[in-house]
Amino acid sequence: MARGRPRTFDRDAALTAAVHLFWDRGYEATSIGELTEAMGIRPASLYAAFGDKKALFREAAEAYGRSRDGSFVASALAEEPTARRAFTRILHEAAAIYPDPSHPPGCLVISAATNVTPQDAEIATFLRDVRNANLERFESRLRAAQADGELPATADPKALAHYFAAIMQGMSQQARDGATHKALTDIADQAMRTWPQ
Amino acid sequence: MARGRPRTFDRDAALTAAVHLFWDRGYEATSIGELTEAMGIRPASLYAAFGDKKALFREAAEAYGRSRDGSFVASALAEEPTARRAFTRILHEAAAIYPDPSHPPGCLVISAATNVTPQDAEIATFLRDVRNANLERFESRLRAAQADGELPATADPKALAHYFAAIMQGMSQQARDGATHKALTDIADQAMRTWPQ
DNA sequence: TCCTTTGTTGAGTGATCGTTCAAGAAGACG
DNA sequence: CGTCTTCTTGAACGATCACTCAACAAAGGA
Repeated sequence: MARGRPRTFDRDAALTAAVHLFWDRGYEATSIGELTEAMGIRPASLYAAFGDKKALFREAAEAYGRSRDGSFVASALAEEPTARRAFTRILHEAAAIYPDPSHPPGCLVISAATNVTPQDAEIATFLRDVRNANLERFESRLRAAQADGELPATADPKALAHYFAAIMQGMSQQARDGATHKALTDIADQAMRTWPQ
Repeated sequence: MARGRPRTFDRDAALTAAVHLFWDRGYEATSIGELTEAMGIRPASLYAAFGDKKALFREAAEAYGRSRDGSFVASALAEEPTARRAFTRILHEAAAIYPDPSHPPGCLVISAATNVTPQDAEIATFLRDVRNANLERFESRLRAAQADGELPATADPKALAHYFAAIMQGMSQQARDGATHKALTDIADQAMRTWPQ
């Protein structure tokens, strides 16, 4: 097995470099030249290993989703016993992660494909679908909380899901605009004051 | 006065066309070719009338800010007698304007320069400065409300300003993701439930 | 009428974009 | 050892990008 000349670079490390570039600049504003330089390889190696730019971006988005910075939402939803604790944890972890200087600010899924040429519309659609899937995960968690009696019958799970998604998108953009950990924590605290009792 | 060959196109109408394109796609994803086609002119006429692409964008952003869709925030802050009424109106007007199908979804200032090449960083900075100026306008209005006794002394004007700005940024992005007027109104209503009493 | 000024036109500038190709290199297999 | 397969290298592809130039056109002023 493993015939042919072996790859001379670390594929995972190269993918991580691509994640950081796409995260920082977005899909179209990141050129193949910048990618190859950051990944330490030549264009032909990139195309042999990852396909084309769109396939590389999709793989980068998936790697981001598996990383701690991209999976904290799913973890909180799965691990916390109540919806209230889950959303409190989600917003506070977002407030800590989004402005963390060890990586680009904000969320890749939210901000990496907002300005896109028609020929790259599929990339925008790809991330939009991820966002809308997260929205539905929020709603179903809140619907379960309502069935459990944690949320009152008067609460509107879909409206609350949109609300928390909007909070996270706003926090991501403000992190990209330079907001601090404290400023984002204040937003999270303020946002949780609306929790239906 | 008015010497030389007169302009054969309506400068304001051309600028409006540019506003809509930049609003829809963002700065870099809008090419000069698309602009000249939408504006009904040739490249040389565009450069003679507006300078270069960056100057055209800046002028388009200013025109957007003067339009009803871009000035409703300032109007509400100036016209409403209380801060609470001002922010209620702002969020509900955003919920109505952002998804309005008669123009591109969301807010140009929020979404037109999020993914940008280093060589166009000044455009991203330009819009970021507008957003941060709006943030300060929010804060000073809330600070005035606190001085008037409308807001309790325990309230944090800066934190509330960040909070409302985040709500609007989230609403803009969700409008671009296809959220309806009703979904955005639900967000606005939920957001106003946190108003300190 | 002729000159000056400004706008329009169509063609074309160099730079950069994503992508590919031919040639050589490095391993496994017979 | 040779052969097959895969990867790397350096150069190049056509397309598109923002932008400009030379020639012509349309107005006012003298």
